Amino acid sequence: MSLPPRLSRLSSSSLPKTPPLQTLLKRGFTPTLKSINQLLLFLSHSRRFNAVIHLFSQLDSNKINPNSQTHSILICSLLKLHKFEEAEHLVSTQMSKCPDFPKTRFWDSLIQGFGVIRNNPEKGLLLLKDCLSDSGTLPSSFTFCSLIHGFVSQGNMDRAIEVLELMTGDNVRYPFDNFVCSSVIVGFCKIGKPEVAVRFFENCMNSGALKPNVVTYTALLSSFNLLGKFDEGCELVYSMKKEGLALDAILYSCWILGYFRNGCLMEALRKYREMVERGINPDTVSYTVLIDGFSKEGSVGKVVGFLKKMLKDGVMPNVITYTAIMLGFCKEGKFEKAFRLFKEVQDMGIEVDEFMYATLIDGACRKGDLHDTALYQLR
DNA sequence: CTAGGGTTAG
Repeated sequence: MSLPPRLSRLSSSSLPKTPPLQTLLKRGFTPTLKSINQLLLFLSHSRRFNAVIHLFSQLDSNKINPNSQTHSILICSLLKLHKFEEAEHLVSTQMSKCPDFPKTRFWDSLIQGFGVIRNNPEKGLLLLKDCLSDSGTLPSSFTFCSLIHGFVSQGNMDRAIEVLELMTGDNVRYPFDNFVCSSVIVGFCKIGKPEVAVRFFENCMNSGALKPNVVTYTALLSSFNLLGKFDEGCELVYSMKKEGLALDAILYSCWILGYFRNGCLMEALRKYREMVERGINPDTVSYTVLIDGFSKEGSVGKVVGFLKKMLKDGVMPNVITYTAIMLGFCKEGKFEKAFRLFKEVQDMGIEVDEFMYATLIDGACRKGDLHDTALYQLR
Protein backbone atom coordinates (compact mmCIF):
# COMPACT_ATOMS: atom_id res chain seq x y z
CA MET A 1 0.00 0.00 0.00
CA SER A 2 1.65 3.21 -1.11
CA LEU A 3 0.72 6.73 -0.11
CA PRO A 4 -0.24 9.31 -2.72
CA PRO A 5 2.79 11.48 -3.59
CA ARG A 6 1.66 14.52 -1.62
CA LEU A 7 1.13 12.52 1.58
CA SER A 8 4.35 10.58 1.29
CA ARG A 9 6.28 13.81 0.91
CA LEU A 10 4.57 15.12 4.02
CA SER A 11 5.37 12.09 6.08
CA SER A 12 9.00 12.03 5.12
CA SER A 13 9.83 15.71 5.42
CA SER A 14 7.62 17.51 7.91
CA LEU A 15 7.46 15.06 10.79
CA PRO A 16 10.23 14.94 13.40
CA LYS A 17 12.98 12.50 12.51
CA THR A 18 13.80 11.40 16.05
CA PRO A 19 12.30 8.05 16.99
CA PRO A 20 9.61 8.25 19.69
CA LEU A 21 10.83 7.83 23.24
CA GLN A 22 8.97 4.57 23.53
CA THR A 23 11.28 3.20 20.86
CA LEU A 24 14.32 4.65 22.60
CA LEU A 25 13.30 3.02 25.84
CA LYS A 26 12.83 -0.32 24.14
CA ARG A 27 16.28 -0.03 22.65
CA GLY A 28 17.72 0.27 26.12
CA PHE A 29 18.41 3.98 26.36
CA THR A 30 18.00 5.54 29.77
CA PRO A 31 17.22 9.18 29.13
CA THR A 32 17.50 11.70 31.94
CA LEU A 33 14.37 13.00 33.62
CA LYS A 34 15.19 16.40 32.17
CA SER A 35 14.99 15.11 28.62
CA ILE A 36 11.79 13.23 29.42
CA ASN A 37 10.21 16.40 30.73
CA GLN A 38 11.32 18.25 27.62
CA LEU A 39 9.72 15.65 25.43
CA LEU A 40 6.53 15.73 27.52
CA LEU A 41 6.47 19.50 27.19
CA PHE A 42 6.93 19.25 23.46
CA LEU A 43 4.09 16.74 23.18
CA SER A 44 1.87 18.88 25.37
CA HIS A 45 2.59 22.04 23.37
CA SER A 46 1.78 20.23 20.17
CA ARG A 47 -1.47 19.15 21.81
CA ARG A 48 -0.68 15.46 21.74
CA PHE A 49 -2.13 14.93 25.18
CA ASN A 50 -2.78 11.24 24.76
CA ALA A 51 0.87 10.80 23.91
CA VAL A 52 1.78 12.60 27.15
CA ILE A 53 -0.35 10.19 29.13
CA HIS A 54 0.99 7.19 27.29
CA LEU A 55 4.60 8.21 27.76
CA PHE A 56 4.04 8.93 31.44
CA SER A 57 2.58 5.48 31.95
CA GLN A 58 5.82 3.99 30.66
CA LEU A 59 8.07 5.82 33.09
CA ASP A 60 7.40 3.61 36.07
CA SER A 61 8.25 0.32 34.38
CA ASN A 62 11.47 1.93 33.19
CA LYS A 63 12.41 2.98 36.72
CA ILE A 64 12.24 6.67 35.94
CA ASN A 65 10.85 8.72 38.82
CA PRO A 66 8.74 11.68 37.75
CA ASN A 67 9.20 15.02 39.50
CA SER A 68 6.72 17.82 40.05
CA GLN A 69 7.20 19.20 36.54
CA THR A 70 6.40 15.80 35.10
CA HIS A 71 3.22 15.68 37.16
CA SER A 72 2.30 19.20 36.18
CA ILE A 73 2.50 18.39 32.49
CA LEU A 74 0.51 15.21 33.03
CA ILE A 75 -2.22 17.01 34.97
CA CYS A 76 -2.51 19.66 32.26
CA SER A 77 -2.96 16.95 29.65
CA LEU A 78 -5.55 15.12 31.72
CA LEU A 79 -7.46 18.37 32.14
CA LYS A 80 -7.30 19.10 28.42
CA LEU A 81 -8.69 15.65 27.72
CA HIS A 82 -11.43 16.20 30.31
CA LYS A 83 -10.19 13.30 32.41
CA PHE A 84 -11.16 15.19 35.54
CA GLU A 85 -11.32 12.27 37.95
CA GLU A 86 -7.74 11.27 37.20
CA ALA A 87 -6.59 14.87 37.30
CA GLU A 88 -8.29 15.37 40.65
CA HIS A 89 -6.59 12.31 42.08
CA LEU A 90 -3.18 13.51 40.98
CA VAL A 91 -3.74 17.05 42.17
CA SER A 92 -4.76 15.87 45.62
CA THR A 93 -1.91 13.36 45.98
CA GLN A 94 0.83 15.54 44.52
CA MET A 95 -0.24 18.88 45.92
CA SER A 96 1.47 18.56 49.32
CA LYS A 97 4.66 17.14 47.82
CA CYS A 98 5.10 19.89 45.26
CA PRO A 99 5.09 23.40 46.63
CA ASP A 100 5.87 24.79 43.18
CA PHE A 101 2.67 23.48 41.59
CA PRO A 102 0.46 26.00 39.80
CA LYS A 103 -2.14 25.00 42.37
CA THR A 104 -4.70 27.68 41.76
CA ARG A 105 -4.84 27.07 38.05
CA PHE A 106 -5.39 23.35 38.61
CA TRP A 107 -8.17 24.02 41.09
CA ASP A 108 -9.81 26.47 38.68
CA SER A 109 -9.74 23.95 35.85
CA LEU A 110 -10.97 21.13 38.06
CA ILE A 111 -13.86 23.08 39.56
CA GLN A 112 -14.92 24.46 36.18
CA GLY A 113 -14.45 21.06 34.58
CA PHE A 114 -16.78 19.30 37.00
CA GLY A 115 -19.13 22.23 37.39
CA VAL A 116 -19.56 23.22 33.75
CA ILE A 117 -18.28 20.55 31.39
CA ARG A 118 -19.52 17.65 33.51
CA ASN A 119 -22.57 19.69 34.44
CA ASN A 120 -22.01 18.67 38.05
CA PRO A 121 -21.83 21.91 40.05
CA GLU A 122 -22.43 19.92 43.24
CA LYS A 123 -19.06 18.25 42.80
CA GLY A 124 -17.59 21.59 41.78
CA LEU A 125 -18.77 23.12 45.02
CA LEU A 126 -17.19 20.31 47.07
CA LEU A 127 -13.89 20.99 45.35
CA LEU A 128 -14.30 24.72 45.81
CA LYS A 129 -14.69 24.20 49.54
CA ASP A 130 -11.62 21.94 49.63
CA CYS A 131 -9.69 24.55 47.75
CA LEU A 132 -10.72 27.40 50.02
CA SER A 133 -9.77 25.42 53.12
CA ASP A 134 -6.29 25.07 51.64
CA SER A 135 -5.04 28.51 52.50
CA GLY A 136 -3.15 30.29 49.78
CA THR A 137 -5.36 29.11 46.96
CA LEU A 138 -8.06 31.43 45.81
CA PRO A 139 -9.91 30.32 42.68
CA SER A 140 -10.62 32.98 40.09
CA SER A 141 -13.87 34.90 40.21
CA PHE A 142 -14.79 33.22 36.95
CA THR A 143 -14.73 29.87 38.76
CA PHE A 144 -17.24 31.15 41.32
CA CYS A 145 -19.31 32.62 38.50
CA SER A 146 -19.46 29.44 36.51
CA LEU A 147 -20.55 27.45 39.54
CA ILE A 148 -23.29 29.96 40.25
CA HIS A 149 -24.38 29.76 36.67
CA GLY A 150 -24.32 25.96 36.81
CA PHE A 151 -26.62 25.91 39.83
CA VAL A 152 -28.86 28.57 38.31
CA SER A 153 -29.41 26.54 35.18
CA GLN A 154 -30.46 23.63 37.39
CA GLY A 155 -32.85 25.94 39.19
CA ASN A 156 -30.97 25.27 42.42
CA MET A 157 -30.92 28.72 43.96
CA ASP A 158 -30.05 27.53 47.46
CA ARG A 159 -26.73 26.27 46.17
CA ALA A 160 -26.20 29.31 43.96
CA ILE A 161 -26.61 31.48 47.05
CA GLU A 162 -24.21 29.25 48.94
CA VAL A 163 -21.52 29.95 46.33
CA LEU A 164 -22.48 33.61 46.40
CA GLU A 165 -21.87 33.66 50.15
CA LEU A 166 -18.49 32.02 49.75
CA MET A 167 -17.70 34.70 47.22
CA THR A 168 -18.40 37.48 49.65
CA GLY A 169 -16.71 35.67 52.55
CA ASP A 170 -13.86 37.28 54.45
CA ASN A 171 -11.06 35.43 52.71
CA VAL A 172 -12.47 35.93 49.21
CA ARG A 173 -14.33 39.23 48.91
CA TYR A 174 -14.95 39.16 45.20
CA PRO A 175 -17.36 41.85 44.04
CA PHE A 176 -20.56 40.81 42.25
CA ASP A 177 -19.98 41.54 38.61
CA ASN A 178 -22.47 41.54 35.78
CA PHE A 179 -21.97 37.85 35.16
CA VAL A 180 -22.96 36.91 38.69
CA CYS A 181 -25.68 39.48 38.97
CA SER A 182 -27.43 38.59 35.71
CA SER A 183 -27.20 34.86 36.47
CA VAL A 184 -28.72 35.25 39.91
CA ILE A 185 -31.53 37.47 38.65
CA VAL A 186 -32.38 34.88 36.00
CA GLY A 187 -32.21 32.14 38.63
CA PHE A 188 -34.77 33.82 40.87
CA CYS A 189 -37.05 34.44 37.90
CA LYS A 190 -36.72 30.81 36.93
CA ILE A 191 -37.96 29.59 40.31
CA GLY A 192 -40.84 32.05 40.17
CA LYS A 193 -39.44 34.71 42.48
CA PRO A 194 -38.98 37.78 40.29
CA GLU A 195 -39.51 40.04 43.29
CA VAL A 196 -36.45 38.51 44.94
CA ALA A 197 -34.57 39.00 41.68
CA VAL A 198 -35.32 42.72 41.72
CA ARG A 199 -34.35 42.97 45.37
CA PHE A 200 -31.09 41.20 44.65
CA PHE A 201 -30.36 43.67 41.89
CA GLU A 202 -31.04 46.58 44.23
CA ASN A 203 -28.71 45.12 46.84
CA CYS A 204 -25.98 44.78 44.24
CA MET A 205 -26.47 48.41 43.29
CA ASN A 206 -26.41 49.56 46.90
CA SER A 207 -23.16 47.74 47.46
CA GLY A 208 -21.75 50.22 44.96
CA ALA A 209 -19.53 47.80 43.11
CA LEU A 210 -21.82 47.01 40.21
CA LYS A 211 -22.03 48.95 37.01
CA PRO A 212 -24.83 47.12 35.22
CA ASN A 213 -24.47 46.37 31.54
CA VAL A 214 -27.06 45.47 28.94
CA VAL A 215 -27.14 41.82 30.01
CA THR A 216 -27.90 42.59 33.64
CA TYR A 217 -30.49 45.17 32.63
CA THR A 218 -32.16 42.69 30.31
CA ALA A 219 -32.45 40.19 33.14
CA LEU A 220 -33.93 42.93 35.31
CA LEU A 221 -36.33 43.99 32.57
CA SER A 222 -37.47 40.42 32.27
CA SER A 223 -38.15 40.37 36.03
CA PHE A 224 -40.31 43.47 35.62
CA ASN A 225 -42.17 41.73 32.81
CA LEU A 226 -42.89 38.76 35.05
CA LEU A 227 -44.09 41.08 37.79
CA GLY A 228 -46.32 42.99 35.36
CA LYS A 229 -44.40 46.15 36.22
CA PHE A 230 -44.53 47.52 32.73
CA ASP A 231 -43.91 51.16 33.63
CA GLU A 232 -40.79 50.32 35.59
CA GLY A 233 -39.54 48.32 32.64
CA CYS A 234 -40.01 51.30 30.35
CA GLU A 235 -38.29 53.62 32.78
CA LEU A 236 -35.41 51.20 32.95
CA VAL A 237 -34.95 51.29 29.18
CA TYR A 238 -35.24 55.07 29.08
CA SER A 239 -32.55 55.41 31.71
CA MET A 240 -30.36 52.99 29.76
CA LYS A 241 -30.73 55.18 26.71
CA LYS A 242 -29.88 58.22 28.80
CA GLU A 243 -26.80 56.45 30.10
CA GLY A 244 -25.76 55.91 26.52
CA LEU A 245 -25.79 52.13 26.79
CA ALA A 246 -26.11 50.35 23.45
CA LEU A 247 -29.34 48.39 23.34
CA ASP A 248 -29.29 45.12 21.43
CA ALA A 249 -31.73 42.66 19.90
CA ILE A 250 -32.27 40.75 23.13
CA LEU A 251 -33.02 43.86 25.16
CA TYR A 252 -35.45 45.06 22.50
CA SER A 253 -37.22 41.68 22.34
CA CYS A 254 -37.68 41.75 26.06
CA TRP A 255 -38.95 45.31 25.97
CA ILE A 256 -41.34 44.60 23.10
CA LEU A 257 -42.66 41.57 24.96
CA GLY A 258 -43.54 43.92 27.81
CA TYR A 259 -45.58 46.08 25.44
CA PHE A 260 -47.50 43.06 24.18
CA ARG A 261 -48.19 41.80 27.70
CA ASN A 262 -49.50 45.26 28.50
CA GLY A 263 -51.75 45.20 25.46
CA CYS A 264 -49.89 47.96 23.59
CA LEU A 265 -49.65 46.43 20.13
CA MET A 266 -49.01 49.55 18.15
CA GLU A 267 -46.35 50.69 20.58
CA ALA A 268 -44.72 47.26 20.27
CA LEU A 269 -44.65 47.72 16.53
CA ARG A 270 -43.17 51.18 16.94
CA LYS A 271 -40.36 49.78 19.11
CA TYR A 272 -39.67 47.14 16.51
CA ARG A 273 -39.28 49.87 13.89
CA GLU A 274 -37.07 51.88 16.20
CA MET A 275 -34.89 48.84 16.66
CA VAL A 276 -34.54 48.30 12.92
CA GLU A 277 -33.83 52.01 12.36
CA ARG A 278 -30.99 51.75 14.83
CA GLY A 279 -29.48 49.02 12.73
CA ILE A 280 -30.21 46.22 15.21
CA ASN A 281 -31.10 43.05 13.36
CA PRO A 282 -34.02 41.13 14.83
CA ASP A 283 -33.25 37.44 15.35
CA THR A 284 -35.48 34.39 15.62
CA VAL A 285 -36.68 35.22 19.11
CA SER A 286 -37.33 38.87 18.23
CA TYR A 287 -39.55 37.83 15.35
CA THR A 288 -41.19 35.14 17.43
CA VAL A 289 -42.15 37.69 20.08
CA LEU A 290 -43.74 39.87 17.38
CA ILE A 291 -45.50 36.99 15.68
CA ASP A 292 -46.82 35.63 18.95
CA GLY A 293 -48.01 39.07 20.02
CA PHE A 294 -49.98 39.64 16.84
CA SER A 295 -51.21 36.05 16.67
CA LYS A 296 -52.80 36.34 20.07
CA GLU A 297 -54.71 39.37 18.82
CA GLY A 298 -55.73 37.52 15.68
CA SER A 299 -53.81 39.87 13.36
CA VAL A 300 -52.86 37.16 10.92
CA GLY A 301 -51.92 39.64 8.21
CA LYS A 302 -49.15 41.03 10.38
CA VAL A 303 -48.10 37.53 11.38
CA VAL A 304 -47.67 36.36 7.80
CA GLY A 305 -45.89 39.61 6.99
CA PHE A 306 -43.33 39.01 9.71
CA LEU A 307 -42.85 35.40 8.67
CA LYS A 308 -42.08 36.50 5.12
CA LYS A 309 -39.77 39.22 6.37
CA MET A 310 -37.76 36.89 8.55
CA LEU A 311 -37.41 34.29 5.82
CA LYS A 312 -36.29 37.02 3.45
CA ASP A 313 -33.66 38.11 5.96
CA GLY A 314 -32.47 34.56 6.41
CA VAL A 315 -33.66 34.35 10.01
CA MET A 316 -34.94 30.84 10.57
CA PRO A 317 -38.24 30.30 12.39
CA ASN A 318 -38.14 27.62 15.07
CA VAL A 319 -40.79 25.39 16.61
CA ILE A 320 -41.96 28.23 18.87
CA THR A 321 -42.30 30.61 15.92
CA TYR A 322 -44.38 28.10 14.00
CA THR A 323 -46.54 27.35 17.01
CA ALA A 324 -47.25 31.06 17.33
CA ILE A 325 -48.23 31.25 13.66
CA MET A 326 -50.53 28.25 14.03
CA LEU A 327 -52.11 29.96 16.99
CA GLY A 328 -52.86 32.93 14.74
CA PHE A 329 -54.48 30.74 12.10
CA CYS A 330 -56.53 28.91 14.70
CA LYS A 331 -57.72 32.17 16.26
CA GLU A 332 -58.96 33.17 12.82
CA GLY A 333 -60.82 29.87 12.56
CA LYS A 334 -58.46 28.68 9.81
CA PHE A 335 -57.67 25.32 11.30
CA GLU A 336 -56.89 23.84 7.88
CA LYS A 337 -54.17 26.42 7.32
CA ALA A 338 -52.71 25.66 10.71
CA PHE A 339 -52.79 21.98 9.97
CA ARG A 340 -51.15 22.41 6.58
CA LEU A 341 -48.39 24.37 8.25
CA PHE A 342 -48.04 21.62 10.82
CA LYS A 343 -47.37 19.12 8.06
CA GLU A 344 -44.87 21.46 6.45
CA VAL A 345 -43.07 21.88 9.74
CA GLN A 346 -42.79 18.13 10.08
CA ASP A 347 -41.56 17.83 6.51
CA MET A 348 -38.88 20.38 7.31
CA GLY A 349 -37.60 17.99 9.91
CA ILE A 350 -38.42 20.27 12.83
CA GLU A 351 -39.20 18.34 15.98
CA VAL A 352 -42.76 19.23 16.97
CA ASP A 353 -43.60 19.41 20.66
CA GLU A 354 -46.57 19.27 23.03
CA PHE A 355 -47.14 23.02 22.71
CA MET A 356 -47.72 22.68 19.02
CA TYR A 357 -50.10 19.74 19.47
CA ALA A 358 -51.99 21.57 22.19
CA THR A 359 -52.35 24.63 19.95
CA LEU A 360 -53.72 22.52 17.11
CA ILE A 361 -56.06 20.51 19.29
CA ASP A 362 -57.37 23.70 20.81
CA GLY A 363 -57.84 25.12 17.33
CA ALA A 364 -59.75 22.06 16.18
CA CYS A 365 -61.96 22.14 19.24
CA ARG A 366 -62.70 25.79 18.61
CA LYS A 367 -64.00 24.88 15.17
CA GLY A 368 -66.24 22.32 16.75
CA ASP A 369 -65.74 19.60 14.19
CA LEU A 370 -63.68 17.42 16.39
CA HIS A 371 -64.88 14.22 14.75
CA ASP A 372 -64.36 14.58 11.06
CA THR A 373 -61.38 16.83 10.68
CA ALA A 374 -57.73 16.31 10.32
CA LEU A 375 -57.48 16.12 14.08
CA TYR A 376 -57.46 12.36 13.80
CA GLN A 377 -54.34 12.57 11.75
CA LEU A 378 -52.51 14.36 14.50
CA ARG A 379 -51.51 11.22 16.40
C1' DC B 1 -10.07 38.91 27.22
C1' DT B 2 -15.02 36.97 27.84
C1' DA B 3 -19.02 34.95 30.13
C1' DG B 4 -24.02 36.13 31.63
C1' DG B 5 -29.69 38.21 29.35
C1' DG B 6 -35.00 37.43 25.68
C1' DT B 7 -39.82 33.55 22.82
C1' DT B 8 -44.86 28.96 23.06
C1' DA B 9 -51.04 26.21 25.31
C1' DG B 10 -54.97 24.88 28.82
